[in-house]
Amino acid sequence: MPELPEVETVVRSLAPHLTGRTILEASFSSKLVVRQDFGELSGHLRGQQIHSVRRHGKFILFDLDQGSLAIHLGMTGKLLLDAAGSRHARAVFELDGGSLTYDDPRQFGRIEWDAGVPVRVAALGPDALAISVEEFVEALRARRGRVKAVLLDQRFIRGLGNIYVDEALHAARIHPRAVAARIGGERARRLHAAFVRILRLAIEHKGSSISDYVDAGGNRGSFQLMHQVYGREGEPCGNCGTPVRRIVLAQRGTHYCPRCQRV
DNA sequence: TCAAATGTTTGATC
DNA sequence: GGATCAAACATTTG
Repeated sequence: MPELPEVETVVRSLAPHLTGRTILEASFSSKLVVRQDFGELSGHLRGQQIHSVRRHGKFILFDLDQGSLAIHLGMTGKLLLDAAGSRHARAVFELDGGSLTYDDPRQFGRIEWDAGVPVRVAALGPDALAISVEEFVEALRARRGRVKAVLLDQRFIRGLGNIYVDEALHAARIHPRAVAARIGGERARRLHAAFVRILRLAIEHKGSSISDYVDAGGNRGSFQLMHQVYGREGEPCGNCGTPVRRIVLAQRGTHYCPRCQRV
């Protein structure tokens, strides 16, 4: 479920309920989602107060008395407050006032506690909503790969995913197969402006609910209704009416307008 | 039955 | 050695 706007929405829906709460008990049931020893992890978390809940790229970070808990939602992860019956609960946190359930059918998500900053978290590039135009243009110039793959690389910038990369490239009228380094300064600036605008707009609409994405309260987002190309293969481009094309690039379904977006 | 799905890691190959 | 690309992970849905 998760790209920057969805994770941001989850954090915003979670924070008022979790800040200041104490973890009474934590239980786990997936060795794919939780790679640490279940008993040890429960021991680390028991009695810890949650000081803050933050988004870091697509990660959700709980700052605790000691260290931090990093949660990545993968493709289908959901964090639910006081969930009645969730079909694929992989972790449950009992708090002093409510419970938090991590539900994830595909188990691509991860939950990890670290005394400092989790390694996976530390390796990420600047946040897509924080990187300056100059820094972005400069960094893009140094990449030989296709712009779609580069934007998806979380070490390059963190937060963008398949939906918002396709939408941003369409808005900036850049072909997803274009080589990053060969995108000129003007078009690179246009691309930066496009993803910043789209990410902010998507946050306002509480993210895109493509299949089953919901925030911590079980609410769906509505930005999927505003998608111009993602999931719209064969439908007319909003700019020129040409049917939107779908190809596979960087091993992801990639949607673009063959007329508006040129290499 | 087959294809595809909001993502990342790992290993091979340049 | 760094960068880039394909395969793998597990499950559901159309």
